[in-house]
Amino acid sequence: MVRTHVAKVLKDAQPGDTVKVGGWVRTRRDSKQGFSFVELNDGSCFSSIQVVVDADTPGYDSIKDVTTGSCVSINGEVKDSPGKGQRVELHATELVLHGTADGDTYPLQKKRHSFEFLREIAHLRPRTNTFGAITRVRNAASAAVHEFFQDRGFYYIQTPVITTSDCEGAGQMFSVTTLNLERIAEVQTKLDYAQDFFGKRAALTVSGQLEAEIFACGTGDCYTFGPTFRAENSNTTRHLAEFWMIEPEMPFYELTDNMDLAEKFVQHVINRVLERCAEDMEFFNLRIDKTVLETLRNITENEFIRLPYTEAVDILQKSGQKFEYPVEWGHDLQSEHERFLTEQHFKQPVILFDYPRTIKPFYMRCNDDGKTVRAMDVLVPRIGEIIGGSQREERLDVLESRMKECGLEPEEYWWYVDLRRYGTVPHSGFGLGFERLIQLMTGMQNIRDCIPFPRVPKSADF
RNA sequence: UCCCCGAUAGCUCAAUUGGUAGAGCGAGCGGCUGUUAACCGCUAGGUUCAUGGUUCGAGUCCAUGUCGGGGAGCCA
Repeated sequence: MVRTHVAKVLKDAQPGDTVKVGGWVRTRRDSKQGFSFVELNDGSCFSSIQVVVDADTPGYDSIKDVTTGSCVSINGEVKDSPGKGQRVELHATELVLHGTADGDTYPLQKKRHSFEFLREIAHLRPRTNTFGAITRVRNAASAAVHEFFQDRGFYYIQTPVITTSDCEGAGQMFSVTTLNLERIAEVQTKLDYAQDFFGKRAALTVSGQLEAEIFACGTGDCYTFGPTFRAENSNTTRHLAEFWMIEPEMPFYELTDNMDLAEKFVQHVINRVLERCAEDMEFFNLRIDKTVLETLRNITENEFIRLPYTEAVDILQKSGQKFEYPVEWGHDLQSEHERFLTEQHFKQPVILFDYPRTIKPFYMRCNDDGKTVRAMDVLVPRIGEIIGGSQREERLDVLESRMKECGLEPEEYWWYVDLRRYGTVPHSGFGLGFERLIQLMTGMQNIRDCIPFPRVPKSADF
């Protein structure tokens, strides 16, 4: 008999149904009247199921070892629960103890643990309320991402994880090599990448954008959703060395179309998660961040503010706020400035656009004013920048001169330049950090708790 | 990488101007109970992050390192 997910039992099962469930014990409470309550969680939903095991039930002889963290499966009959706190409960007809968890050494206790501690036992943290809920939110959000784009006829493009293009200066890259570095270090001072696996220097991707543009300019609307790597020495609650990024790329989209899509996209994913993870979201709102549901409703029910960079500078300069860093046209906005705009001034998501060309990469489309480019950043309360995007420069001559201005050789990006040489098209796209979206939706403070296996400087355990 | 803070029992934290290292929770045992973060009693549990220094004496003061947290920069 195949086990039934606890989620299904709690939702659909009727008194009299016989089912088999399996999972990990959260707590056990014994009654001297000859039976025990076993709180069983299988990760299929936030709630555990209460199992009543009578002393004469086959398997009851092992009840002493049915401790927090142990794994059991139970055959039983669904009954209305006379106690408070659950609609139905399961009365066991057979209990099988698959794996014990010695209470002296099992690290998870029936109490709150700090997230710092749980990070040290990342192999066990999926068994906690919080990480079970995060897992389900991440899953529902992933599905919603694909849903959103598939419904609009976008193609899911798998861009390469290993790349040899020294891409766009989006950050330090992790090298990929098969050279025997320890051996080489003994005999020579320089590496000869011609001898390496790919015959040239290779690295993990920092972005799938340029490759996505290839498909946008060939088969049309597309998106990527995959891991991205940045070897930056960033030690913050919003950065990971390995994170998942969603990057749509669309031909015939101008910057305003790009903004429309970004706004609808964020709202769609949030709405789906609110629908499908209602119980988990209640938990986050109760235990993690008491404002998270309100924040999310604010995002889904209001249009995002659209504000040119130049006007943002004006607002900030006239705000009367004391900022640690001065606001000056031509400089990128600091975190404190972005947070002021989205958290205090507008109190809702803000899309900033038309940034100075000097602070943005080569591929962004130049405006006629000669000073700004068609870039956009989506800022949300608490997290700050969650999306960065732009209309891409589609004019061959402008792109080439911009590349030189940025110190890049157009020849090295010959295939990217070719897209403008042959059948060029106005197009746009953006990148969204998936973990930052998870952070926004769950209210979790630290992005390291929003990915199953976080990689940050000095830490890649598990 | 820079600034600030921290590291003491399995976990979360105390420990007075430097003077015998404690509590709550958890665990084990017992009691009670259709219980549900149960409750009551007892018991066990420590190289105070590492190395060096100051001192009669260091958890406490100093130096360096490691790791962790918060903030900044870089960005998504």
